[in-house]
Amino acid sequence: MTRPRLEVLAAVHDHPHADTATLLRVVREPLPAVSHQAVYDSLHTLTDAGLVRAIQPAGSATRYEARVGDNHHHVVCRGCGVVADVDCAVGETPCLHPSDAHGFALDEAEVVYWGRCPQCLAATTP
Amino acid sequence: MTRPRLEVLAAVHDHPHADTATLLRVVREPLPAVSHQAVYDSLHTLTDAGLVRAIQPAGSATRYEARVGDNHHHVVCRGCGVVADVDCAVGETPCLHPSDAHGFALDEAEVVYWGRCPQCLAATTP
DNA sequence: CGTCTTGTCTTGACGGATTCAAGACAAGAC
DNA sequence: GTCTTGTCTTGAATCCGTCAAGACAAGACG
Ligand SMILES: [Mn+2]
Ligand SMILES: [Mn+2]
Ligand SMILES: [Zn+2]
Ligand SMILES: [Zn+2]
Repeated sequence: MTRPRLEVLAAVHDHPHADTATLLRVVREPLPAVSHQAVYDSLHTLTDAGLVRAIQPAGSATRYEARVGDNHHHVVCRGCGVVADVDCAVGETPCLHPSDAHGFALDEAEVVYWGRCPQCLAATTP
Repeated sequence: MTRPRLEVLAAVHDHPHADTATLLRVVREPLPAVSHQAVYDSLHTLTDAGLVRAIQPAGSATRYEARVGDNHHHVVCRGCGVVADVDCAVGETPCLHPSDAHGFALDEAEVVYWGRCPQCLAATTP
């Protein structure tokens, strides 16, 4: 665990669902000389270690969060792209048994709810 | 409905879950001079018209399919990226009512099952 | 007809996000 | 004290998709 990794982990903790560019900016506050590659590497390492989780909604750059292992899902705004957490409505492993898995060995069911956030709703219907 | 659009639509019909590069190659068989931009434009037009659907699994380029309006989901292989259809196990609109939508107006619940396809399973455990 | 308008298509350059590749560096192993 | 290994920096490169400008074709309208 090196300095860049620790700062990246802290940044992800403090800014859930932030994209890489944002995290890079945040990490450079306490650690101005850090390279983008170090941040990318750290994010990959932390992801592989299971300390952070990557989410990649269509139309956004990769986002990261520190809330792992609790099988929660996300709502994404079609307008501004903001992401919020939603707990799984079904239970621990929602829908992890589809009708026909085609012989795949499944390890995750990813659920993304698409819609419009309150702000974007207000902006289009004033 | 112009020639490029028809060929793109046919290509999506014949190659479900193909990415844009593949579709471009397929369309150029009957229509060798078509430009990549025309294919991108056609795919967007067809998507907006609801004739095709775009899916963007993390780690893949955008893929298209002609099976629309039936609320089916996908299994994606972590090894080779292959995509297969799965019918919704829950019903018509699966999980469309999460525990807390944070005031979002939802219109779609997207479900992606992640795992390994039979081929990739066989390759790693010979 | 002849011209105008509109939308699609071609061409080529551009952009953002991520990865690749090479070397510098630092800390622990022996 | 030197070797080894892994991480970090730097800068170029790649991939996917978009932008922008002009060419072109077909229908509308006089
Ligand atoms: Mn989350
Ligand atoms: Mn499908
Ligand atoms: Zn919004
Ligand atoms: Zn596979």
